[in-house]
Amino acid sequence: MNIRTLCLGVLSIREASGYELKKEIEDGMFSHFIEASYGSIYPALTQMNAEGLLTVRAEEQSGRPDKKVYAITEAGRAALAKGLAVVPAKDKFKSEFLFEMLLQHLLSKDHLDLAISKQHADLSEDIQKIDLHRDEMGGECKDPGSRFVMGYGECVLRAARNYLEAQCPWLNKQKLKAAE
Amino acid sequence: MNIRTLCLGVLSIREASGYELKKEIEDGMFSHFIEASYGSIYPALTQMNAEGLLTVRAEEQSGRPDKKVYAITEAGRAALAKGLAVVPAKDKFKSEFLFEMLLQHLLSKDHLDLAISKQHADLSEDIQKIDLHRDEMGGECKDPGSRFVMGYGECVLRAARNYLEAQCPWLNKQKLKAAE
DNA sequence: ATTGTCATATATCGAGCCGAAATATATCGT
DNA sequence: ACGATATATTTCGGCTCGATATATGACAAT
Repeated sequence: MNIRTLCLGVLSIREASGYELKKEIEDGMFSHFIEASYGSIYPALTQMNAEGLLTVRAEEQSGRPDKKVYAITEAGRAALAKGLAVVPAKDKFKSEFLFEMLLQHLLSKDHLDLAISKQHADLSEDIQKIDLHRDEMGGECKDPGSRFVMGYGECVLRAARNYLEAQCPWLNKQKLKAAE
Repeated sequence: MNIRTLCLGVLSIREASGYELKKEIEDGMFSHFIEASYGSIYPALTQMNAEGLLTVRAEEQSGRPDKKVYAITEAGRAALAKGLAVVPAKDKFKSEFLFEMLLQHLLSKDHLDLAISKQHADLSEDIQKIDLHRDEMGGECKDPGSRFVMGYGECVLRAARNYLEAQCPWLNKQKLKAAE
């Protein structure tokens, strides 16, 4: 699964500019399990437009540079279907935090505690983001895809945070302090 | 955190050839949170050897190509400490499975079921790998780093698998079938 | 007033890394 | 005898990241 398929996937939901696409991937529903940079998004859009998988519509805006809004074509939907037809690759999980934890005997206690509380904050932030997404969609989210992904994400993140708090009880004291 | 620091981290535990390093990263304790390819490991070793962070010892073996066993030097340990001193980057989680689940309305039921049961198998395999690592180290593993990492991994993987099984009850029937 | 920084918006490029192939050989199963 | 598997290293095209450059309006701070 490459950047092209990712862009097509987002554009199959709604048309968007490269900038909006990046924001959707960074902050939206997709953010929980994928990443992409401008350096790969913009060339992919230009290329797919040339291939007829997308159409462009330049939207003029007062002052700001023209926004190029891309929309998926029928050929684009076909390419997306093809891209989704392959068996998904195995999940990839990259954690510098766990690398440091494994080599913790080489670190100072200060650095270790800092890494742990940062990890805890990162997990909490991601959990909050999912809760926010849920709220935005209102009480009962009708899309089964979104529901499944949010449930999966929250479940995994909470398990990680619970483990951290169980292993490092001082995190809870810090948490109470922050809540004051 | 780059490949260099990763290699130094593994070599700080035991000396190894490029091939053994790859295996350790692929199958060993590190496999749960990091990846690396030959294409990055070998050049990194050559480079770090030239810089004096490592020493090489060519181990002749009957028939097989000479094994180049790398060992970390004092300068290497210093470089590792420097590499570990930076605050760890946020965890990155990349899942084509969740991408497909989010766009499930574009997929056939067959393909969806296949993706789900593959995900379930992948998770089970990773859980088993951790259990195996735990067994290899004997009853109570003395290294706190390994204990923490195995606990974290197992906890997260089990949470994911439980969620999957709760959302897709037919997985349990399949499981029972496989156990017969 | 002016300085800074944030948000919108696109493009480009070097550096890093992956994934695959090429090469070589010994062992084990069929 | 043959293919598969495991050991072991090297190389390289191609993809992606991360940083930087460019342009502008809004808004807050100094």
